[in-house]
Formats: sequence, structure tokens, C-alpha cells
Amino acid sequence: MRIGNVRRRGKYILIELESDVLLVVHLGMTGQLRLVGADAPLETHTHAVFTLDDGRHLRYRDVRRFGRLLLGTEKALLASKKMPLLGPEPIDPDFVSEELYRRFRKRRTSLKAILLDQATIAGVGNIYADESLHRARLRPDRMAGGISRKSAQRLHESLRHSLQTAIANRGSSVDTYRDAWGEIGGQQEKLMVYGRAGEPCFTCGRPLAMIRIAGRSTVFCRRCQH
DNA sequence: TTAAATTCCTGTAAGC
DNA sequence: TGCTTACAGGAATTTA
Repeated sequence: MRIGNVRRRGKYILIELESDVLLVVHLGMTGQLRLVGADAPLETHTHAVFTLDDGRHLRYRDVRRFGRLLLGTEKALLASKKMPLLGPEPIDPDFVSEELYRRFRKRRTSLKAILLDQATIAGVGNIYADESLHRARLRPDRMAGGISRKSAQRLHESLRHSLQTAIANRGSSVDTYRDAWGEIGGQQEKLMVYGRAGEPCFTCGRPLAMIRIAGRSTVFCRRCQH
């Protein structure tokens, strides 16, 4: 079986195989896709091993088992709802702020909750939701349907900035995240609010607040975000 | 129809 | 030192 192109859609990694078949990987919280020599010791929580032609192993490891591996054509995976329909990619040039405003307008839930909703916007998790809202100076518990076009523009810019910066820094290793070569990311050093509850806001110096929204810890600045 | 709450899972850290 | 408990979170499922 030959491996073709490797793509990303939201938080899903799509590895193209032959006959339109995809190997789909979602890392969840603690998933790792690692490329190692066949003689590398098998780590605990390794759930799948793919042997490549050159003898190396592509191994999937996931401590908390929140991730998933799927195999099938894109059409079949979508039809069976094993892969959900996802919203637009924030970093896609076609995704404009007016589209964000339109998708938020009629929603009666918080900004934080809607950012985590993959059907509204794809690929944003707890870290970059908090970071984007801080950069946009918007409170996470504000109603999504009530924001102005101007606020939507700021959030649109913040989302793109947060995600593009994180990608350039190869991700945030706040937990166990490693890339395919076992390297940690660098973005965790640059986070403004995530994981910093009680510590001073880098903008105004006041301690950052923490609340729970949609079952997720949410950190923000009461002075800077409105 | 939409939104909120619950559940899964295991390592880590805090508290006693 | 050793045990118990709370917590972290993506998303499917259940409840409201």
C-alpha cells in the first residue's frame, strides 16, 4: 500500500493511500504519531504499528485514548458520520470575517463554546480559543450572537494569528504533545493566558481569572477583555 | 433545533 | 510514605 499526500482538516490528519482510501488520525488529547526505527523499544500505550517499506515503523500511541484511527474513503467516512462535517478552516484565505460574523449571529451560546464547536469553525481547541479571545479583547462568556461586526473582525484576525503562530512554532506541548520525530513544540512558551490562571496579565498586570465554560477551564483577563 | 451536561480514559499533583 | 481525590480535555452521546 503506497502512501500519497498527507493533508489536514480541522484536527484530523488525512493520510492518502491507494484507491481513494484514507488513513485518518485524530490525536485527541495525548495521541502521538511517531516515525521510529523498527528496533526502537515499544512504548506503553502503543495501539497501532505500521511497517514501512524501508523497515521503519509509524506508530500510534495514546495514553488517554481520546484519539482515533479511521480507515475508508472520505465519502464513506462522512456518510457513516465517523468523520463529522466540519466548519471552515480559520486560516483558509477564503474564510473572511463576514463569514465568522454570519455564523455567530444567530447563536445563543458563549463565544468560548462556539469557538470549540467544530461544526461552526474547524480546528480550534481549548488553548487557542482562550488565546484568540484574549488577543481580540473579548470576554469568553459573552454571547456569540451579540457581538458587533468590529468585534467579529478582531476575533477573525486573532484566530488566524493564534493558529498561524502556533503552526510556525510547531505546536504547544503543554501536555505530552510530540511531533513525528519526538520533538516538542515551542508555542507553550508564548501563551498569553492558557494555563496561567492567577498569574499577572501580560498587558495590565492584574491576575488572570479562571471560569468554566462548556465544561472547559477558561482563562481570561477581567480588565482587558469585555 | 439548539444548547448544556455527561461520559470516556489515565497520568499527575495536591492534600491528608 | 502511601493512599485518595480532583483535574486535564475532544467529541460522541444523552438530556433538557
